[in-house]
Amino acid sequence: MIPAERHRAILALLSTQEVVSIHQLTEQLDVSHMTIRRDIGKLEADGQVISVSGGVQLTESIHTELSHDIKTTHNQQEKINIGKSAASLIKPNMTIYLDAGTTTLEIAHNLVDQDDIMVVTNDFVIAAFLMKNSKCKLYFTGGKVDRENQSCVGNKAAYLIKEINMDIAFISTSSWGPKGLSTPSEDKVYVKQSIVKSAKVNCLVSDSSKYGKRATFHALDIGCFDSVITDSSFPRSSIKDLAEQNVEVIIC
Amino acid sequence: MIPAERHRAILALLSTQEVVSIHQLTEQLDVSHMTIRRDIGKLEADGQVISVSGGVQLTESIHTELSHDIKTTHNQQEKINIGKSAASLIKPNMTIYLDAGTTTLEIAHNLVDQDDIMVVTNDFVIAAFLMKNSKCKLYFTGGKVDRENQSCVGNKAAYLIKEINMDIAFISTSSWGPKGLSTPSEDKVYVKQSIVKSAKVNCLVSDSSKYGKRATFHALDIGCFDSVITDSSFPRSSIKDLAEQNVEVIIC
DNA sequence: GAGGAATAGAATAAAAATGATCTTAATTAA
DNA sequence: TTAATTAAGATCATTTTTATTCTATTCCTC
Repeated sequence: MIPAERHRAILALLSTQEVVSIHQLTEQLDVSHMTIRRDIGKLEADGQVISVSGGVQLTESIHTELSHDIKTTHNQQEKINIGKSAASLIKPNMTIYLDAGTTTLEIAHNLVDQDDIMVVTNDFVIAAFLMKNSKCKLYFTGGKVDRENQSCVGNKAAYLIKEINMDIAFISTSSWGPKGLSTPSEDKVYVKQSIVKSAKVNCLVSDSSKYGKRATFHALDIGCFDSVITDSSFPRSSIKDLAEQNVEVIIC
Repeated sequence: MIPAERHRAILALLSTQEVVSIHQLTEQLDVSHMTIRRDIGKLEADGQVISVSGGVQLTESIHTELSHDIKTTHNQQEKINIGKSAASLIKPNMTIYLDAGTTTLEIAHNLVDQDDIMVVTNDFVIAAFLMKNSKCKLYFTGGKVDRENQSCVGNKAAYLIKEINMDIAFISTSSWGPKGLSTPSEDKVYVKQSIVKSAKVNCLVSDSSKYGKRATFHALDIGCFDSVITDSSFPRSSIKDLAEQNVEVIIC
């Protein structure tokens, strides 16, 4: 591995991790700590990173400004697995939709090498990540800015979704059950309902901890989905319920 | 395999990989490292690649990474002044538009305490800043993502602009003159033309270094603007020209 | 087929990158 | 407080990379 490759690897890691320790880098890149230090020194001289005690972090940019703070650490491994599994459904030249959320962000992490796809999203963090780390065609929905979720919602967001025919949509949620998805805000309902109309295939991505929860507004029936990707803690008994409504459950 | 074929092969690999090591190239092309080095030397002389220790990189990648950073530091003081001056035009309860650019970002910096206004923008950096640092109502245009400018462009972006009636729009540009604004990409033309139709008052914010420059696509006549905010290096003689077209020039 | 230019590879020396080892500083635990 | 742990930097032998030069080969042109 040549120096330039390492520099990129460091930046790539930072784009998913906020801070990376020198120890982690020596293991991952299999070089001595001195080499890592020298790499960091160069990147810092370029203004691309700033070194902190024991590691590095990205310089201020929309990347660091946009961070799904606490959420990112919750059920992280499940989300990573779901993201990987979802990404495997994406074929060359597809147009895909990534709904706002940290699980869908994990899907995005798996798309850095797919430069022949087109991605539509309403999530600022996903957009920022793909803007920097991928070469895919990228569309952002726009609309009313939802600060809490760092995304765009409302009927204005729904407009652009309606204008684009998607091959597959990955929809996230913070609460769902055998009857369908619910959300705490009406503005998200418009978005989710538009998505299922625009996409040929609809896939729900959600870790099992959100199953059984309910929020104020009903957004979508579970029958809208072709498949659900979730983790192994999902109750076995519920798989049948979903199968009855022609929803395939993918456990990973 | 003749040299020209190898050159193309190297560029092809780079288009998928960003960095390619000399070792990888010697294996892939089955020639000695010296031959690869000479190939790289030619490509580098042509400005198509840059050689790094142990391999080559595309020049383009560095370009795009630097473009935004360079812009932020260029004529910074002028931009800060223009931003302050522009912000003074904003009254409570107004709906304003901030066009993509670093000068308009300076306007945003002056808006952190104005929580009674509504801001519409197509710039990801501005959106990220206001999302975090202000409490104003915020709308994002959406549309095709322009990586270089970290913004949204195209007719999809223009759509949302048309849907919102704005009290004042602050439009930026990288090239303008007595005849009007021009841009290097057609996609931005749609956006700018939609803005002037949707806004009651249009204000051009641009430091004087951009005056006299011209890009491929004509976007707007200078007569579209009610005022121009620029710095003290703006040529005095041109103030009259603009006044004849009912454009007020504000120097700061 | 001779002559000459362009190209490729080998040998070598210089320069740069790397890793091991050690020293020093900062932090934490006892 | 001291001892232990962790991080940072310095130095130098070793390895890798780079640049230069020279030689052999190919491919034209005449």
